[in-house]
Amino acid sequence: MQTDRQKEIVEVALDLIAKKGIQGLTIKNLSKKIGITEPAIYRHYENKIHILITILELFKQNSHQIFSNELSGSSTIEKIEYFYTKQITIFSLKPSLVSVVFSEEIFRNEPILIEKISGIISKNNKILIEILMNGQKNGELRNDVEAKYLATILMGSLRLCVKKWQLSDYSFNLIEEGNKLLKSIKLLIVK
Amino acid sequence: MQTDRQKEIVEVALDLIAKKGIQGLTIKNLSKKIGITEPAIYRHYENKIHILITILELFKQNSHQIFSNELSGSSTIEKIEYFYTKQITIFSLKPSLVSVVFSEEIFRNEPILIEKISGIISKNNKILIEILMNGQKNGELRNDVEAKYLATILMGSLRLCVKKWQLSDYSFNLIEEGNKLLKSIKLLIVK
Amino acid sequence: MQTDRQKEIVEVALDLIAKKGIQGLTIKNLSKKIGITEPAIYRHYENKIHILITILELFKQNSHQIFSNELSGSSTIEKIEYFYTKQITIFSLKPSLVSVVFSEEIFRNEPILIEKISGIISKNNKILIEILMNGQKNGELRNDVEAKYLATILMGSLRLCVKKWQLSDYSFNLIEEGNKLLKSIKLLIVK
Amino acid sequence: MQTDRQKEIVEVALDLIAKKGIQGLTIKNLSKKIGITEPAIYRHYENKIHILITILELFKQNSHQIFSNELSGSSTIEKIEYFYTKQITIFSLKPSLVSVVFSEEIFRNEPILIEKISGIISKNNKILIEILMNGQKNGELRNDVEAKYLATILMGSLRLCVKKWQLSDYSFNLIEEGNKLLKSIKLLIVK
DNA sequence: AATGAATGAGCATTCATTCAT
DNA sequence: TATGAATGAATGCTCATTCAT
Repeated sequence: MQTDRQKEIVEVALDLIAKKGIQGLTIKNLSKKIGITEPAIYRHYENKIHILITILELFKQNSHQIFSNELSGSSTIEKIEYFYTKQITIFSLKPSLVSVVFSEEIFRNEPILIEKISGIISKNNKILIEILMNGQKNGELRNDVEAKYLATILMGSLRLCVKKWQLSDYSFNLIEEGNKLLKSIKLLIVK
Repeated sequence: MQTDRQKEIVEVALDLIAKKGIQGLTIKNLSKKIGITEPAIYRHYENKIHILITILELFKQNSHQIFSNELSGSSTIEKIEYFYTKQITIFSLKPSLVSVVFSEEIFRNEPILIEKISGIISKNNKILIEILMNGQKNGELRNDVEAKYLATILMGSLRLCVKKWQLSDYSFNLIEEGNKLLKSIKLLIVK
Repeated sequence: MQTDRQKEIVEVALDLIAKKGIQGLTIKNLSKKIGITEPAIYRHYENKIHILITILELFKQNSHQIFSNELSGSSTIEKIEYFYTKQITIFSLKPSLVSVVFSEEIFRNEPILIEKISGIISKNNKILIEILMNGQKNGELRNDVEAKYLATILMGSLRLCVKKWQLSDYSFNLIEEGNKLLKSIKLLIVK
Repeated sequence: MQTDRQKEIVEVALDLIAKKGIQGLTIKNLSKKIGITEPAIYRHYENKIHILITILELFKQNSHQIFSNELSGSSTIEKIEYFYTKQITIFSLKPSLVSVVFSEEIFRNEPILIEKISGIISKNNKILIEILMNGQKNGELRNDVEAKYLATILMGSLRLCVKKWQLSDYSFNLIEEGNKLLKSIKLLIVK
């Protein structure tokens, strides 16, 4: 569905955002890094916003994958573990995603982008809450705390952990720290 | 230390960032909103970066205030409560701060800004950890979880809660939700 | 002489000019509307100018037809009537021609186009003058007014009438109005 | 109301349009010819469209002046003479106006410009018709021809005369020819 | 303390056209 | 007969900043 060039453009765009922030994503930078001229970009994407939309789409698919049903038979704890380790692995492999996925600020300019990212985030939130409620119902998780807030705690911790990693210039091992954080959270939320 | 005009500039800058994101903070927008000409801005701040530095300084003072010693005699739980409610109150009163305080992405362009914000965040983190460790030592908090991770959980949850509020276009009552979240967290971390 | 594709290109080009003005005639718009790619246009026309030349050629043939000799036996008045009604009918059927035929401004960029259109206009003018002089000689038309100015009056009125029609977004019946104008002019110029 | 620089910009814009057509009016050409940089233009006009709007405004004032009441006591014929000679003198002095005033095609891109020019033209038309009707009422002009068509004839002839002058590269004396045309028209329309 | 005028660098985007396939 | 990929040149416009007044 995506041509090689399109994939390359998105790839390089992610890289630029990761390295210089959203202000670093210019058509000029993009084309220079790819080795083509600026107008050539427009053969592959209608405009800059469509590149960002594609990035968000990528993120959406990523999220869906994380919340996929392949774990339908697993316990809630297993699901949470999967959710955590999966995300941490993705960021570990592709640090450039951090800037995009946990920095909604980036998409503030275009209403179409704001809407898209809001949708993704709220949907992910809903799925996570459902998983947690299920865990509470079947006695895996403590139920003196509303699932809604458990979700905020889970997701918020993960986000901050990854963000700190980015701000530290990736100076610590994210997978290691992420696992330790996960372990801590598990201790807090299991019954 | 700051003139009235300087305060006004920072105020309006915060507002612009809140409303249109960092890309909305231009000297033109700034001066137009204040009602002076663009060069006039430079009478009060050397350049745009110094405006952002002042904003970060403001944030820093805010943080210090939050972690102030005025609570030196209080219990850990009281300190955490103070920390949470204080921040939530601040954002509630001045939503424009959210974009700035929890969107480090904004300061990505200038190394000097990155350094500054990293410093603030890591210092805040250290203070929070210290408070939490103290709570563990004197038996107020559970100590099967490293204070470091408790800090990430506390701070991360707060951040995400506020961020969701912002993304929802401030559509729910932040103070109410923040208090519920705080209550949930307390349940999780007290011994 | 012209392939089907060439005819289609000219047709669509006329349509684009009519709808969006000369600035709407771009190779991209052209190819999109036809349903081929941009380079494909160049299989059929050497370049954009040659498309415009073809359009002018079309206009030229149109004019010749209008001033054709098929009316060689007719009276001057009949010739003028034919000239008027013919043109008005053409525009009525193909409004897109108005922008092209009465908007020499369009061809201002290329000297080759300016020359071509100047030639056409001055030739048409000569023929019209000849017809009018003939009418004066044989007593059909008043001869207290130089044929040259009669020609300007005839042609100028027609142009403005059609132009008004276009500017009004084709909101009145051109044929009707054109006929009334013709009637008025006849009253003025016959002896 | 207009600064010197603004006047200069409009002046040069008119010149550019006259010499190279509307496509010659670019911010780059404009600034180069004035001797400032491109962004400097934007200190004086919000954008390109506003320059064109100013040109149309100029044209509008010009027209109003032509149809001014200073001739309120004059005969219809005198008014028409004034109208003709005035316009011809203006174009004679400032040939660059021709491209703008009689080439509505130029403004086809922006709806705001189309509307403006349509308004000007139709208003001028109304005033002219009124003058002519008056002349018919008081017996100065023949009244076997509707004033509406007399207006088209008058205005259309003038337009074409001026247009021919422009297309001929200003090779004949416009004032002389214009006067002869006027004389011819007077012969046709007086009672 | 402020303004009017300007600038160099940059931006996203469009244009007619070319070339290998 | 067409396409996919690309290009050089241009376009309107914005940005942070400067400077003389």
